[in-house]
Amino acid sequence: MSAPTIYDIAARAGVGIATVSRVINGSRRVSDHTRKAVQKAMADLGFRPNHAARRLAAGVPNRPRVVALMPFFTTAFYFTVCKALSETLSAADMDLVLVDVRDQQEADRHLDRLIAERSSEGVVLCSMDISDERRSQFETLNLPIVALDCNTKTIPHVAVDNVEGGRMLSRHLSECGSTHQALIIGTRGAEVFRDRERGFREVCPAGSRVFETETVDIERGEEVLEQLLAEFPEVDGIACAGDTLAVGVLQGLRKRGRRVPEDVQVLGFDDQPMMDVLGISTVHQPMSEFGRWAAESIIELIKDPNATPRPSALLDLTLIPRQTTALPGKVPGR
Amino acid sequence: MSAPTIYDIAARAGVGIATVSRVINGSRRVSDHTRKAVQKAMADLGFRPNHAARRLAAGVPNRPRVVALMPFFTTAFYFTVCKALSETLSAADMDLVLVDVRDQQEADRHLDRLIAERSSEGVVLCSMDISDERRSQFETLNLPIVALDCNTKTIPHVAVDNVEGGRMLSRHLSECGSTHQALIIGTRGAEVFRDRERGFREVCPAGSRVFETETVDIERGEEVLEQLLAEFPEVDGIACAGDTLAVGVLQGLRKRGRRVPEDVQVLGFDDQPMMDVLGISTVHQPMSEFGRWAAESIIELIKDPNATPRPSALLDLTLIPRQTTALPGKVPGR
DNA sequence: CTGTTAGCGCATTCAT
DNA sequence: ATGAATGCGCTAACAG
Repeated sequence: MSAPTIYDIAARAGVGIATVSRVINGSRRVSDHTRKAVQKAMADLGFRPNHAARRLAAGVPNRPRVVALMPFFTTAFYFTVCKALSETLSAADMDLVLVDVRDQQEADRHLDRLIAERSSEGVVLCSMDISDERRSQFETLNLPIVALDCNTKTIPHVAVDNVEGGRMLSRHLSECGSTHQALIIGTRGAEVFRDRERGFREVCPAGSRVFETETVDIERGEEVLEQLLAEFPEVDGIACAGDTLAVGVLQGLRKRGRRVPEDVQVLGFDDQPMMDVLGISTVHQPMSEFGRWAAESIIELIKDPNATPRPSALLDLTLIPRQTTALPGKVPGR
Repeated sequence: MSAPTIYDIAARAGVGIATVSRVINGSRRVSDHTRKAVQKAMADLGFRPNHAARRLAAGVPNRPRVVALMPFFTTAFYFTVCKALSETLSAADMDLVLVDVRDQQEADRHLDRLIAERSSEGVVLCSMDISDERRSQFETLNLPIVALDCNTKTIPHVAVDNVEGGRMLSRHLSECGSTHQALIIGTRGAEVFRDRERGFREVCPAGSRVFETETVDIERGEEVLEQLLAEFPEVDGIACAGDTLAVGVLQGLRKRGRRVPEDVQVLGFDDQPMMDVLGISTVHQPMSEFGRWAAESIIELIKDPNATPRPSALLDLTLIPRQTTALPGKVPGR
């Protein structure tokens, strides 16, 4: 059986629908007695007013909603993205609906739902791509969609060149005198990591090694470090394809009495909040710009469904040297 | 004039509304010619399909939305809260819409809107209270509302005892041997800071000082430190009513060559992410529990509007000693 | 105080 | 391929 409506309530309470509507809306023009009766009927039937109907009948304006699918909890990277998204969207009087997505499967589930429900005016994909087939679903529905931190061919996006990012990692390490380099990446299931690995391999010294880890967090950083040190004891430069890993590596190194950057240099990726305070050298990603670009694009698309989407943007990555790497001459005795 | 409907489009394009509906939904049973005409009409009039009407007509189920009002960007405290909120809500198949709120005025604006639009099934207030009058608006609308990190009398909430938190700050500093204590708080406009100040003053040594800052960030921490050092040079223990301030203070202290904790001890509040890595002693707030409790409560209330809200919860604060404070005997020479 | 009625904007048969 | 009619669940006059 489907959800009860005010007609069901009215019938059960022996009143008219207007009365039901009145108690729902807290009108005081209802006798205490009938109010109780209606409330009881609602409780009995587990009544919940239909949102869409209320809005439609009340004639309230449509506040556009954009839903953002994001692997929200993996790293603080998304905190900054989120911030920019929210600010830009709210300035345009739109709502931000956050959907936490852990894997492709979950993403697809939500995408299906979004298409079926048509419950949003736009969607922002964070660090994930979609199939061409799905892309065309959005196309025919005229439902705007953009991506951030993802180099997809099918939808408007803002991204960085992660292959170049990988190169930057190794180059900086080399400039700092490292000759035995290691790279730690997250799952190769993610394109960003594959790209960074590729770039790294292109320019790294012979004999360099790459390590993969499924999850990206501080603990895993320490664990991978242990393995890395065992298999590759001569390492003198560790690049991490994520700041969180770098933090773990740094901690592990210090526990083992290895000096940073004298014995081993450490380099992160993202430039998440607090990395400056921690003094971790890293490759800065334009997180706020990601969020802002995506929000602005989707806003334009929503406001004018026939507008041509702004061309995809490729933003710059910047290497930020701090205390965990040392350019020649910067550290005494090196 | 109000927003154009499919009737307007139909009239302008010289077709029936069914046809308009077809092109909106990407049906292929429309001739190319009429499709173009309709699309042009839509573009000309800036047509945007009405959400509520689509859902109502399509009979899609009501996916409950809960909107969270939060001072989202002030600190990473809210990132963790957000995480828990989102996880719990999504497990219950509800959407989380995030609304960034900077001040009371903005909060009221959104609250008014929420009430007028009835656009959500529940609302979560983060670190903010509402007037009794407004509370009764929610009451009569039967719109569930809960609060987190706020000790309000009028709505179900989860919170901590910030007065006790303030005491913990001073007590720990005292235990660590500090006799000239300072407290840095955010704006007294926020109750949490007033409470922490009150607790601190209750137990702090005579001659202790309290400093207020409007905004809470790292830079401000450094700035306030400067002022503090100038006015209160004999200080040997600085408590901050927020980790972010503590980070700034710590940086400032190190720049000035003051040793921590030997010369001056530093204590934060919140236990935000990365504080463990930074080794900052702090008072741990149960951020995830805040989020989970609020989400679970609101879910219950939404699922059964006639349920009695779960009783408000007062969670424990925990002092976490790390490297910026030192219990007697923990630091050589102290 | 309460019931009747007429839309809200759109998707959807059912005709044509 | 396209149009007319019906109803989604509810609110808001308008009567009584």
